[in-house]
Amino acid sequence: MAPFRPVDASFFELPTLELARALLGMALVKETEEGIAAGWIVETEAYIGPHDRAAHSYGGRRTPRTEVMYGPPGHAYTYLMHTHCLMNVVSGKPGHPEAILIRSVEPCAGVGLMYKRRGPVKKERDLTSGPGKLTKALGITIRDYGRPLFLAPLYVAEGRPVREIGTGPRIGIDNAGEAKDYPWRFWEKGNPFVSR
DNA sequence: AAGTGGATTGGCT
DNA sequence: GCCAATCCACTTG
Repeated sequence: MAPFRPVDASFFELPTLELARALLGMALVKETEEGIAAGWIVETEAYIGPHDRAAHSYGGRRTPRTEVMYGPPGHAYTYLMHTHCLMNVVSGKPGHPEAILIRSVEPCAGVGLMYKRRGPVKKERDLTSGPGKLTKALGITIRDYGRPLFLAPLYVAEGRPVREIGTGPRIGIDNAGEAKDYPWRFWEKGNPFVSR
């Protein structure tokens, strides 16, 4: 039996702030030759188009890096941050460069593989409690750029219920002017894998 | 062609 | 708490 089945492409057609909440509790799955690894999404951040100073698409910036944000929703926007790869879910209608950063997940399959990829960690919590950590644990890389998230090998799948959702400002964008205070970060309250 | 600065992490003080 | 790691997109000349 297949433990995970990808969502339909239409799942991603929600408005970005709604999709950012809807993604909580869903499974993020990556299949590789090493095996399958997956986590329940427990923390997201929305980045909304040309008027969001914290977004890479701020001001309508359109470059090879941001190009995927201008396409249809439900594709992967991966990019490098210092020594790490971060992953977003493209959202919004074509022409609207919006995306949702996956900030943390709770391991739900392939935990052994995650330990192998992450190297020594003090606690299980350290496996996936941050945007750079979870991509390494799941084996998500810059080569996943542009991939549809409703088909193997990288996809969102039906998840489990979320009791209560917390809301607050996004992390690491202190230089984004007034946008730094927008309450566009969402997390599952009480979940220990939330980055902070 | 060279300089600047990150949507981060982990190790050390 | 501070800071190096390490790379590349983007800006400026």
